Amino acid sequence: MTEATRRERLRVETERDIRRQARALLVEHGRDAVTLRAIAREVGITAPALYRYYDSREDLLRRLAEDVCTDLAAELDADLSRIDEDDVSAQVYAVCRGFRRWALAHPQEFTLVFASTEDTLGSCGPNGDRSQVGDQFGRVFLEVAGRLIASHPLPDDLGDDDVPEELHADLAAFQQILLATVNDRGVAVDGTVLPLGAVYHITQSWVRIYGHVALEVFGRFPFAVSNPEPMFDSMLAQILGEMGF
Amino acid sequence: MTEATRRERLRVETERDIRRQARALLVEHGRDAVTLRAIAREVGITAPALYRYYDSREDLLRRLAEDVCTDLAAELDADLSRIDEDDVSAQVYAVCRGFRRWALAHPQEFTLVFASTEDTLGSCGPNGDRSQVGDQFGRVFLEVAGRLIASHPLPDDLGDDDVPEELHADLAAFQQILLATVNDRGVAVDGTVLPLGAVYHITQSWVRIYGHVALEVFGRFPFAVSNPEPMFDSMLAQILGEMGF
DNA sequence: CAACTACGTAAACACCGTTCACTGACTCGT
DNA sequence: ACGAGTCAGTGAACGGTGTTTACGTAGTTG
Repeated sequence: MTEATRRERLRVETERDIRRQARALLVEHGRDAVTLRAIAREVGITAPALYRYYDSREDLLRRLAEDVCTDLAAELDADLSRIDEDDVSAQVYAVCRGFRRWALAHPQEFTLVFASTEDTLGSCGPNGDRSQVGDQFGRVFLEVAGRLIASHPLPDDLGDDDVPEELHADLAAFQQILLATVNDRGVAVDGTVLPLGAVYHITQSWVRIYGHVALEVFGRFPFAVSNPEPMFDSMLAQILGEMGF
Repeated sequence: MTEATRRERLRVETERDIRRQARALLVEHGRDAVTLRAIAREVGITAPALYRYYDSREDLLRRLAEDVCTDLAAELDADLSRIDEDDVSAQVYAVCRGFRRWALAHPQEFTLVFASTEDTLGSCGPNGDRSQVGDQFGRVFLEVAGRLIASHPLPDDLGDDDVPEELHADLAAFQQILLATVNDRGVAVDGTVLPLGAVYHITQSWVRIYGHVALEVFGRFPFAVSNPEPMFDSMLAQILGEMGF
């Protein structure tokens, strides 16, 4: 049956335990409380044993961040699956609201993944591959952005006119990624349906969505917002409106 | 001459020393490196002595955050003073660019002040007075927003139409603060010149500016942006354009 | 000059990350 | 089946941390 040896089975089980307890500490008491000794105490082993699984506390936190991303992506996927496949607008709403709700419900995890300097969290491989941490979440983001593009003729007013020249190269690279995502969904499109202006607009939308969520999580709005939800929704409506919805 | 007694003079000097060394540790090695013992070592005293000045490490970090805000505000004020008083557009550019430049140059300080959960940084007094930390910075933000309003007839397309009802009360409160700021500058205005739609737009502008800066500091753009500066400037141009500049 | 205030200290406690030598159970080739 | 090898886990140790406590002592004040 099980190919794995007993030792290997025990190892993966212990590792799962470690991650689960570390996650609980993060959620309940914040990053600083994610202590090797505290984790070990919860799991029922001693702190040095953790070095059989991770190079250091930082390494563990890095993996934890990846887990968080994976779970967030799964949650957003679940939200997405409950929406009519043809209603792209509702899909965007679902994912964005899901992201906001998740961030507010898990501020510590949000802070770890979305508000940590790169050198703190590392994740910068030798070949300069950035944002490994956000990979899973990036997948969902791309997924939705891809659906949005594939299933909707973009309005003409998203011309490439006011896109700064210096961004053309970067945006073109992102455009290729987006198009590849769309094509992976079985929809054949080319660059003509996704002008750089639209790519730029998607990026700007991420800036606004992230900005609102982070400001809300960190409580840094310029005035007390007693009910930020309609503000978020209204922003989403405006973003979608600018894309022709 | 000096009203203060010798002890008092020594005390303020020591406190200044503590803050300076703590600040240096924060800038150079990050929040976790701001250690009572490390500070004490640099200052030339022992760790428990710090408890004569602060209730705890958290308390010290809170005060440090206020210092950071004050310095940021001073820096932005300096930037502002170099701009033609009548050129509001240039003033907005100066402050926003200054904010971005400061954040990129001082990521640890930015993280402490603008990306810390409120319970981590506290600053929530008993009477629920939030965002004490950002007060000084908020002053500058309000200052510029006030100038922007006072010196420029806002376009009509910033109607209150698409402002969610639920936000009216909060926005009205912010509107009063903005108007008070403007009036403090000697310009008499009333609510007619600053519709809620404009207040809303100012808030949305903060969302975008903050979002961009934070994404850049934390490296969480959906793709590698080799040169984010034109992106930021183009965003500012769009924000100003929407306000009729 | 005596009484008092308060800054700073040393010692101690309970934590922390990390290293190291070591044990003992599991695995595998013969 | 058994010996050799692997490796998860341990306990002790080192140097670091925040914080409390009792205490000395310099500065202040009557």
